[in-house]
Amino acid sequence: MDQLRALKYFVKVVELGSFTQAAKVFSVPASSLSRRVADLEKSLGATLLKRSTRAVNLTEIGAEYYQQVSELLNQLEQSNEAVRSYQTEPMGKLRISAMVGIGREVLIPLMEEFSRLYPKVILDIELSDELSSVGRDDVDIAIRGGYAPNDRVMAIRLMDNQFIPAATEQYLQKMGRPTHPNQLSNHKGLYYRSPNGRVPWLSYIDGQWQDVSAPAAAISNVGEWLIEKAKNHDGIVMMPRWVLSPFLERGELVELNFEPPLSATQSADFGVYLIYQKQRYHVPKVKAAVDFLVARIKK
Amino acid sequence: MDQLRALKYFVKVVELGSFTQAAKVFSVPASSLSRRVADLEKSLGATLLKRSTRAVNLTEIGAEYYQQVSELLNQLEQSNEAVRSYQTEPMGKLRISAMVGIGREVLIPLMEEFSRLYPKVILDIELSDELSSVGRDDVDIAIRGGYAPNDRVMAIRLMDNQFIPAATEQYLQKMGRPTHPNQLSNHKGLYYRSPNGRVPWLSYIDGQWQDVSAPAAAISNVGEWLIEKAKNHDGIVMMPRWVLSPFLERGELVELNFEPPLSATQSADFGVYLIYQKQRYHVPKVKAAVDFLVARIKK
DNA sequence: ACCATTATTGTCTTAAAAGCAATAAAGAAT
DNA sequence: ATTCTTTATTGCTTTTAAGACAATAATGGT
Repeated sequence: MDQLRALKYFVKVVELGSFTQAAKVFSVPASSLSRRVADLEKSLGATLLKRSTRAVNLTEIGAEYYQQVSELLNQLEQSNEAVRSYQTEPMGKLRISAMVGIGREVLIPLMEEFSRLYPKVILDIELSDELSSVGRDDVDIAIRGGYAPNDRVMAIRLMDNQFIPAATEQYLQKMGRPTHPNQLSNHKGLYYRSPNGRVPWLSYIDGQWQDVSAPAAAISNVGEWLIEKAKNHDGIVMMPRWVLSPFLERGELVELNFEPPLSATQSADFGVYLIYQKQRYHVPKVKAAVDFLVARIKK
Repeated sequence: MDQLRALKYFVKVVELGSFTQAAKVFSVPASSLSRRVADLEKSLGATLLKRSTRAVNLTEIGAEYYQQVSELLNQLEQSNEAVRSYQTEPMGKLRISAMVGIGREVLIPLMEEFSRLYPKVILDIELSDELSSVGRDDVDIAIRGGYAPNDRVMAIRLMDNQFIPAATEQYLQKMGRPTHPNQLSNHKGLYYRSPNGRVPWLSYIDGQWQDVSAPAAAISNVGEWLIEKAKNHDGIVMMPRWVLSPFLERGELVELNFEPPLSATQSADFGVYLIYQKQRYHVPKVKAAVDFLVARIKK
């Protein structure tokens, strides 16, 4: 029995919920799928699918098997592709997903040069603060707030992502210049909203983390607007240093220093990471992009 | 092409370094393997093996492919087995690997009862302080000092493994009763040797970790002997609390308290973990043993 | 109760892997 | 250096397994 073929059939039947639909995908009669899946079930000695003429449903064990096996098929396809594209020049579609901020400010400007270097790579860049899994087939490279979901994924720390508070000089003169987080209750906060909700202002006071957020003057996931409001003396904005630094350099905003310091997360290691599938590193287009991005961004 | 079969052939050829040897394993002519592997290479468009009449060697890309693919075959086989053994009673060989100490004191006594509960499970218990990977097919359950090597492996914290120092009352009266780690330099140490070497005596003094080991009176990986020597007033022994507690309770040894405390590791989370493959939890023998052990040991 | 859709089963055809003998190559032994 | 032996490969035949297609059975919706 060609178990691999049977597995591909099985997985497709599950995904489409129908033998006939799945059969169309493979351009073979539905009877073939029926036979192969039956073979598979026989060889495993368990029923994977509950069939009826209207719907195909997974059994409990079938669901578990599907989950494991579909992942494995994915992995295998990736390994195959890695070999197939071995020692060819970088080409084909390269999907990159990045957080909007870093995407606009850092990634897009860089990728112009990348496109000149590797003209046969067609870039498909998606900016979103939602996290799209690099595990499935959908994205080749992701740039995200840091974490490595599992051991098949590589995460390279590109840069710091420390959130710092800033405001205009004029705002501080009017409202006072806070130095301790507790003084923030008399101020106005301009809050960035991540997909996880409003980014809080935290501080480690007297041995424990406390939310020291000031009353909100505005909340948005549009960083530019918050900065605009801050420049208009409307409050204190807290965003990553690399976002604010141009404004700090031009003197349009000034950084606020607190003791104890203000933070957006309890964990110390809040960085921006480049994430990709370990096993796909040798796919030329992936390697080229990873190496390129790391060389240009990492410090 | 039956890619799965080709992969199995390929992997076996690599492992045995020979087409003929591998062919024997599958009871098919070597020509079949030759053809299947050639098919595989053709479909991938790359040479995986460098053949000569005397030896078969991997190419660079072949080595990478082998590594990924052999792992995947393993996983698939485990998934298959999980389905095959679904809803049958626990039976078959169950391999458990544990650290010698905990194995002798905790595991073996418990497994008597387990054997009565599940008579069809044949236990294969290996006690060793070397770590054997639960990832490959060799061990079903491992009990180890804590860590989860990757996301396919589950690690359940069973119990604390804090190392504490102890000695006899008589020894202390003779040699003095140390209360600060620095005083240990005038004492005698009975050291346990793990596979990583002698377990050091550490203490966090003035903001940094220091090795405060006393001069060695004896070093061994045989805990019983060290305890014997300690009971004979030969020095201070440092071992896990669960090892020493019977002696402390009988008053044969007394625990030493230091300020700052003594430790065997810089990390706070030194525990004993039960480790198994996530995807094999539903294999009855594995589930039975995991549930049994967790219920009996975990507190 | 009927209809349309869908999965399954039977039979034939086609494709692919196994089996076996023969050949070619390359390190080991003389 | 030359033979010998082992090993991978190739050609050809046999066997096995999957695809095709028509027919049947079952089931949920109308």
